[in-house]
Amino acid sequence: MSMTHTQSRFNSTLTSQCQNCSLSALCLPIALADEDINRLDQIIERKKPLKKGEFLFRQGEAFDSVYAVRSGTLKTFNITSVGEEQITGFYCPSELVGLSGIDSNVYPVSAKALETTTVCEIPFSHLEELSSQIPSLKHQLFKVMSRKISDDQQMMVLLGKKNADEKVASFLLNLSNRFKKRGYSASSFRLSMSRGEIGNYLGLAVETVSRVITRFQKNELIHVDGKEIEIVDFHEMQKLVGVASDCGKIARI
Amino acid sequence: MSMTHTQSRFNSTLTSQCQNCSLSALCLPIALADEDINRLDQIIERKKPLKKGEFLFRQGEAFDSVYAVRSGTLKTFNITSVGEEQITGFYCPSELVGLSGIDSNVYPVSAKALETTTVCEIPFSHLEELSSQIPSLKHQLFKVMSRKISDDQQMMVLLGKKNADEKVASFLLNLSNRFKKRGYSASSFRLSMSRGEIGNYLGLAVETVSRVITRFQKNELIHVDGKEIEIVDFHEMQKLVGVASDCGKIARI
DNA sequence: GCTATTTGCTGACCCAGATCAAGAGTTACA
DNA sequence: TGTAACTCTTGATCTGGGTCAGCAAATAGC
Repeated sequence: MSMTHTQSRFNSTLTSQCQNCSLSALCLPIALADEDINRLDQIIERKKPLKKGEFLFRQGEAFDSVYAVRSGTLKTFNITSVGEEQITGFYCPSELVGLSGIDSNVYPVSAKALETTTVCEIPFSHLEELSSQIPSLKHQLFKVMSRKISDDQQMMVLLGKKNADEKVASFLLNLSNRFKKRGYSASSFRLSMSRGEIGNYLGLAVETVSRVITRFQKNELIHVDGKEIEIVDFHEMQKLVGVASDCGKIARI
Repeated sequence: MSMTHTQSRFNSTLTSQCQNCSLSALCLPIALADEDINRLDQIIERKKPLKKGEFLFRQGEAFDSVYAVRSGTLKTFNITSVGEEQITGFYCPSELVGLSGIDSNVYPVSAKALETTTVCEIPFSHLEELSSQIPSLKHQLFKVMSRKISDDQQMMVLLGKKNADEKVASFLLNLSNRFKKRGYSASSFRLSMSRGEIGNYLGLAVETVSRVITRFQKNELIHVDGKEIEIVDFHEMQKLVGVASDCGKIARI
């Protein structure tokens, strides 16, 4: 905002600070006092950008950090016993990746960039230590993990009970919400993942994803141009997902 | 173990302590020093048993506690917009229920007893406070939540990618492991949930669950008598689930 | 620029598992 | 102790979405 020239000169991508990060209102610094943000800032390492297809970490590697996405998108996935990829999540800016490694001290999934992506590395031992000193940081961490648990459970419901239309509609509305939260358009956005990756994530064949998207377009629920998506009829999409009538609960994946 | 008469007189179900709890080695007290267990013990309330079908908490209620199961089994579930139940998890002794409420301060699921069940109530604000003072408790909490995240992600893989045989086999082996960890037989146990609940959880129709179980029995993988299950051929069951790294997909027996 | 490879779309066909139906046990409670 | 209400099983049938195949369009590599 009101940086001196000296500060701004130092704030290259790699040295930028949480205070100046447009994501701080969504990321871990939420609800932290200025001095606390500073302390958090000091344990964070800004990494150089990952190019599309590069790994952030690999399944089985020793866990030592969680990562906040700054720009771009990541996917996490397992390799099944049959050798095929199973995507377990997509991560957008401000979201935390790697939390599932805390328990076993090993990343149980791999994380790979879907496009050019920058992340902040947060060494977990430092974060844990700092969280003892800053209760609101600890609380924030518990909240982030709790949120991940309830989101994943919603995803389980989706995978277990919903049909192809509902799955794809949920997926698109979920992305829409995530874009909106970060101040981008909720109705127009670009998919950074391929149809194949969407299908893999949703438990559908590529062809099904393709057919459903085409049909949504034909029925004027959405407008599609390659990876560009515009949600035209939010109301109908939400009905498809089965949003509860009364309360304004938004479909979460 | 070596309690005085006075102590034992006070240690009814409702007043028993973490120190004397056979589950302490699996539950939160793991890796806590004796004096720390005492402090944890003081914030925990033992509740009177829930009868089968009673709620521990309901979706939408204010979140204030997590619960450790002491005996019996719970299920957690959502009610979908269509009004049907969607089970998101089963909870056995030593497991923690309610963690998904931390984020929103509201339980996003309901929890109901599948049989007579006793729990320890752990008011979360106290737990959080105590965790600031006892680093190993905080670490344990992070681990439990992280574990839940990776377990749920495994469940997502199961729901999205596996067929009926693989789902049922995974489910049975998963239960088996949980019994084993608590010192019970890994091969013989009693299902506290109905076929319908298993199907609901696994994204299968009741009829399919029933048929798969019958077929497993016919092929001498398991022996079934109502809710009593005996796993006869662990090796074949594990092959079915896909633990084997090398060999390809197992043909249906 | 030109080929090679990946990504997306669509049609034809098939099958795993859902749904429907019906009977036999089991459990609950009045 | 009887009966209503679940729960489980099994068979018959149907169908959503998977698989296979072929082609078009977009990207990457040379």
